[in-house]
Amino acid sequence: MTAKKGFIRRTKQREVILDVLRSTRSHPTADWVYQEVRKEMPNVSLGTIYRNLKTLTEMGQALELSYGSTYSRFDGNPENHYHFVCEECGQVTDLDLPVQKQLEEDVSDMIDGQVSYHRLEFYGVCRDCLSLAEATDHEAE
Amino acid sequence: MTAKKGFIRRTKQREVILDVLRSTRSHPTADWVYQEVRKEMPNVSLGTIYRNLKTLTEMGQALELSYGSTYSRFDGNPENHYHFVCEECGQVTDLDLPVQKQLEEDVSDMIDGQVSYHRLEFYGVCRDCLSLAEATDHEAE
DNA sequence: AAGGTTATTGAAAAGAATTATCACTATGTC
DNA sequence: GACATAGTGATAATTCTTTTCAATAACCTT
Ligand SMILES: [Mn+2]
Ligand SMILES: [Mn+2]
Ligand SMILES: [Zn+2]
Ligand SMILES: [Zn+2]
Repeated sequence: MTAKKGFIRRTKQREVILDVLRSTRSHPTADWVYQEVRKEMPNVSLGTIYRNLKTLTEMGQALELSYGSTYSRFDGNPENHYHFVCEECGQVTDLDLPVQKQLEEDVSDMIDGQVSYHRLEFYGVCRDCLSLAEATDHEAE
Repeated sequence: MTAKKGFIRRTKQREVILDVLRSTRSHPTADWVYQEVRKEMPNVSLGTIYRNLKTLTEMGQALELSYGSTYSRFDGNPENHYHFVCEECGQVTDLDLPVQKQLEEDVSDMIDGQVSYHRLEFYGVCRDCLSLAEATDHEAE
């Protein structure tokens, strides 16, 4: 037992990845991060992106948001907060709603288990996509 | 415009799939549904399972819940309700919490868009996995 | 500062879940 | 019953993500 656990080294790659993640509010996909990081480190590998996004998430410096059965999006703001997802364009936006932390206690009592976090997400159509739909309707007339 | 939209036929396959979905509270994966349906229809194809789970979801007879970046789980109860997900064993359980429908209005005002539904999920360790961990701890002593 | 250990990398292959394709089948309509 | 076409089974293709592994480089010990 007590296997000697490896420590975490600081690497240039992870640093750039975190910078990129923090530079946007777009909740980017791994691939978007990859493209951005390549501008600074052309030889970085996609595997490294995935590896580090995972590491950062585990270190509590990022959040991973998974949607649909397709790709994950990442968030450079590790504080819990809620999101709105546009089902038309896929855009993910932060919501300025109070985080109901006490719900976690309610639930942990309810299930007699341990709750470590919760996610609240709203789905629908964003303003931009709504007005786009309107415009198209007018055209059709 | 007004493209003549196809109608939806009733098929034996979809019927069995919905039955299977309604027969469990386990929030099964597509593959689990597949295995169950095969017991009754050995020649059913996995593609048919996916196709119909999607159709049922679109028809409002099922819910699709996506977790992690891997697989989706499905829910034969299409009424909105909240879930707890055990990060150890993957078990998904229904929570008996009141659904805060009015939050959707708050958000739609906030973003000036249209909200069609919301999801609230809690993550942590379930009771079973907790007691299992305890047992393991004792062993280690 | 040099050397040693091993976490991390880049490149590529493998994996896993889901979707697309297409000839054939069967549902619903007339 | 005949027709039109939505749905099926079988399989290939996609897509996102993880794994592999030799080479590299971060960090600790001298
Ligand atoms: Mn966010
Ligand atoms: Mn449920
Ligand atoms: Zn949109
Ligand atoms: Zn569990």
